[in-house]
Amino acid sequence: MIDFLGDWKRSCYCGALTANDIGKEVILMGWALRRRDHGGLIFVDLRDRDGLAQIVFDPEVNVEAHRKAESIRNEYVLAVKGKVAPRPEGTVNPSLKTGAIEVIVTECKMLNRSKALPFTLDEHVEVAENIRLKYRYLDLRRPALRDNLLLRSKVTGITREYLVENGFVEVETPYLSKSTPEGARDFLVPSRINQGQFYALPQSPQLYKQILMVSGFDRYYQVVRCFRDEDLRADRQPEFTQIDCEMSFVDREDVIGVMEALIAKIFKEAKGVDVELPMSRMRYSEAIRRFGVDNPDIRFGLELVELSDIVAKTGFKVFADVVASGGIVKGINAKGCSGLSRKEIDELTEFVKIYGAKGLAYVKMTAEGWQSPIAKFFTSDEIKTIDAAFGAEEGDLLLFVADKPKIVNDSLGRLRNRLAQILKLINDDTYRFVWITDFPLLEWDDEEKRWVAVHHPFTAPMDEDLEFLESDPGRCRAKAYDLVLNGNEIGGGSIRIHQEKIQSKMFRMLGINEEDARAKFGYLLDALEYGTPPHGGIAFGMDRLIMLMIGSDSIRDVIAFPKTQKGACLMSEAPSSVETKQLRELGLKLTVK
RNA sequence: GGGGUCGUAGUUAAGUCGGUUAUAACGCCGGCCUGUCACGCCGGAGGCCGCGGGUUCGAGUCCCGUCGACCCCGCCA
Repeated sequence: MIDFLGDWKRSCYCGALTANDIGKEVILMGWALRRRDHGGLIFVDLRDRDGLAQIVFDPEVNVEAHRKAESIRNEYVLAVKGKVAPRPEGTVNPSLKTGAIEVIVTECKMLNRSKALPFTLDEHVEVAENIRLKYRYLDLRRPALRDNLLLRSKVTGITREYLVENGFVEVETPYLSKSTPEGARDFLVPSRINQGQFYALPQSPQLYKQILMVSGFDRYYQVVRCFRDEDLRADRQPEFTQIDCEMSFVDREDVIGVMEALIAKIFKEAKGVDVELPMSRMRYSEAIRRFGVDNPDIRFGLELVELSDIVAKTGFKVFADVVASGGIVKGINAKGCSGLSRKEIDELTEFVKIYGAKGLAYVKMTAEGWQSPIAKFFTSDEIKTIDAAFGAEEGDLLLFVADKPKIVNDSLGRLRNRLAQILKLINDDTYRFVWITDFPLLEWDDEEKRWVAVHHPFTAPMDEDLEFLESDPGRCRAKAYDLVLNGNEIGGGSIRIHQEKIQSKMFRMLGINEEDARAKFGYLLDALEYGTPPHGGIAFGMDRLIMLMIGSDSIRDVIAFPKTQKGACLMSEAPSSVETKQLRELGLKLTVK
């Protein structure tokens, strides 16, 4: 028998009950998490969005309700009327928020039944993710995932409140937009009305928000979905959400000032964490030199040591040759790791090979000095110099990579994070922010044989570097900035080019000829000629931000309905094939089955 | 495009050197139980060992292929 809701109104959420409610008559509605049937008394943990409350069916209170309770199974939907009572002495459950009280049921409506679940909602059991994804609606009932989405909602709420207070205007930009060649691969949407033509889903609202600055909105924001048709990772989904902002008549310091205060407010109000302002800063060049990467985790040391000059003139050919041919040699002092086994060091070697390193030289610092396969190639003076560079002491393990700069920095930068994990140097409750500034504007792409924008083609060069834009592009720095949290880039932005002449020059530098520039970005170039104010902005990757706030290492934990690594939704079974009729209407013909 | 890990009741796992009836816990079903809270006790049902092929007298176990999930490189801010 299924009961109707009738005129019952819920009086409060289950998790909201406290000792202050004792004696009150309440109506609760929710799901039966567990039933404990003692033959006489029946206990049910009733769960809703807010939490749990124990409800008690006593045959001496209401026989009919008790009989109904005998048929309750997991996840049945109930509405109960009853009285809040203190639990008898000795039966208080201190591990439960509502553990001091219970609701003695006087009347019960069974609003719906549930099939036996494909997996338990108990948090004690880890269930395979493909099953959780297929039954996402059940997985979302589990407190962990539910709380993640509640936190996410809180963060967007705080963000909107803060940005509106600070004069930002929320404007929605199109999802059906124009394909752009630079950057990530676009998701395409065929146009039925214009057969053979396609919209692109935006990788970001970049050009729209700049044009809103041309329009004079002064400050824009949007919590906006963005799309990139690239391969997925633990922290990458094909659609993701950005907190997207743009401001007029500002320089870098204005943007950073407003935005770091936003992040601090989010952490304070959503997580109770105080973030010290202003946040620390580091130039790109310094980040690469000390940490090998542009997203350094500054919660621990293990900094990279530059050794190229020292080893260039030594008898160790491998190192000397690398330096002679334009490469570099850097190292990490893994403090106190001289006890690592051969196997463990081999594993570290395999690890750096992932990032292109050919090998990992090592030195164990023992009481007798260097213990190392490469020790014989160095004089005792050279060893002293290298020890000094590392600050090496007995018990340390020195690790070296010699290769092209990019490979050395990349592999050692990643190895540094890995070592910190192994050595347990990372405190999960610490949040260390750092702004990375002074990025290079352009980077030479060896495969495409052209310069490519490090940030994007609309980023302004630094005023003092403008003169090098054509003569020495690699030397030109950008007015760009990234915010890095615990080694993860959570946002990035820049001051934009607001003069048409410089923007056109930029396109030329990127090897985009005038015709292409007109075809792809003509509307931006046109707009720039009608009184564009200096402007700049930033976008935060909201999914990744929330993920770091909850300490998860999967972005799927903060997205209600995420995709698998092959881009599938296991619940809805998207993507799927479509009717021939639909293809015909779009003027499309498939070449694959 | 490439490298790696995994796939056994509904779920989580075990399954030895290839050996005859594939285990356990939880869940499920039935019964009992008036203070439990991951309740307890008794009984029961439940399996195309991801799928396809091969080797073998014999395959959950070995080999090849394939599908799927996850992690990573490339790719991607």
